[in-house]
Amino acid sequence: MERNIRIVMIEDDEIIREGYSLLISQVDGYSVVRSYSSFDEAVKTIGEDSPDVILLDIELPGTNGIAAIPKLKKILPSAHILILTVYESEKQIFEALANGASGYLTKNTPAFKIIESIKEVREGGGPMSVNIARMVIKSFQRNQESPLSKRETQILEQIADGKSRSQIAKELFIDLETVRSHIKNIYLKLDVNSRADAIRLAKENKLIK
Amino acid sequence: MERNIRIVMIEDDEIIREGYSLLISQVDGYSVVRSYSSFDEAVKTIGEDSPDVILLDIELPGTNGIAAIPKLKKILPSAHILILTVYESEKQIFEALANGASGYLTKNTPAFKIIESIKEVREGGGPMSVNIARMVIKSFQRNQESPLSKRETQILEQIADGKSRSQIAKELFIDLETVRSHIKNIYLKLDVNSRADAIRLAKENKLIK
DNA sequence: GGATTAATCACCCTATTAGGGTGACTATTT
DNA sequence: AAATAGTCACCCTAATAGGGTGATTAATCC
Repeated sequence: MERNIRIVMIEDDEIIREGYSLLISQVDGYSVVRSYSSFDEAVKTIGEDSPDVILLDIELPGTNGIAAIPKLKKILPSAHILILTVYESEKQIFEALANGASGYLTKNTPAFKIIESIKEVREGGGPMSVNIARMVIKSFQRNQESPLSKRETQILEQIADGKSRSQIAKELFIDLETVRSHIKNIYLKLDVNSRADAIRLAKENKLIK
Repeated sequence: MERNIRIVMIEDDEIIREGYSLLISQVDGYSVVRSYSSFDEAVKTIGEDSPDVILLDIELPGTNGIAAIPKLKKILPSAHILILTVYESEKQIFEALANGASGYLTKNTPAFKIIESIKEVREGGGPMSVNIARMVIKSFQRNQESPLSKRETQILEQIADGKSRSQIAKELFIDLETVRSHIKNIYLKLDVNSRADAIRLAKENKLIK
């Protein structure tokens, strides 16, 4: 017989904590082995809990959930961290994922979906709430109405890769002066006068990756 | 009464095309108004079909699905494009999303999931197959075992933003020489000797965003 | 068919920059 | 005691970035 999936919750709202714990533990194959009201409390003993999946809230007293992710990963490298939160700010989502979260669920997620997500994450999936998935996909999309031509976009991308004019010239088999000319036009169109400003503006407006 | 969701399929395999069309059309509220075996064929009349959602294959004769996305978006800016393919290469996924796809499903997706995804995409979601979601999330995650210190990572990120040493020094309230010293150490650790190489290597190994 | 845009190249200029070398001091962590 | 992180100092020179002000060709647009 397979052993139960061990789950630990870190969530400061007692009602939510108890509610989800109860619901999850009722499902065959899933046990909430322990729950904590903060990361600072969890850090002491979570190692002994040896969880497979950690359900983590973001808005926590003391160390917040995002900062907690890398620390948890250090203690339990193989545990999957599932964010379970009401927050939907883009910045927080991407920070959480960058820090090593394996999924991101918002709190309106019904219990059965959470169970499904725990299963999914253990099987190598990356569960996300629909609204989160939309933001994640949007973050990949480039602006369709760029003021820059293809060549200009290409050159600006190389600049963002830290390449010098002469390097770019070599790689594109064009003259150094042509590269300069393109860069001047890029600066004109973006109304900037330095590499740093051009890159910042282009990234803000998703003109380049 | 609400009108049906209008769906167009572009898919070269006739069996799959007919199969999905039939299945989807049986569901209340969903009509496959037309299907094409290639983009080059679709481009002539798809404007008249006024689809809400386009189910798009990647491996197509002639113009491939990825290249087709921006062209479709131009003809039908408000249509949602859902990729439906067997391909799972990272490069293709990210290119498809960057080009404007609203979701990415692999072909082992059961019919009811496809229906669900069509609904989801119309409601502003970003449906993805579990394996795709995993790759997308993984793409955000940074390397936990970077050889670089926090300060070095921070400075390398600024270099990747196109900033000069003196700009970085100002922003971090440290001396220009200190910035130089950090950069030298970064180059030493990464075994490179230029900004471009450092950025490339750091991005390849996900040391920076 | 005249105008705009894209892409290419040319030559003027100067302050700043990047990268290499070598070394030192302090604080923290191991 | 040794290694790492973070700070600063001064040597050096070739290359770089950014500002002007042009031109030519081809394609695309109305």
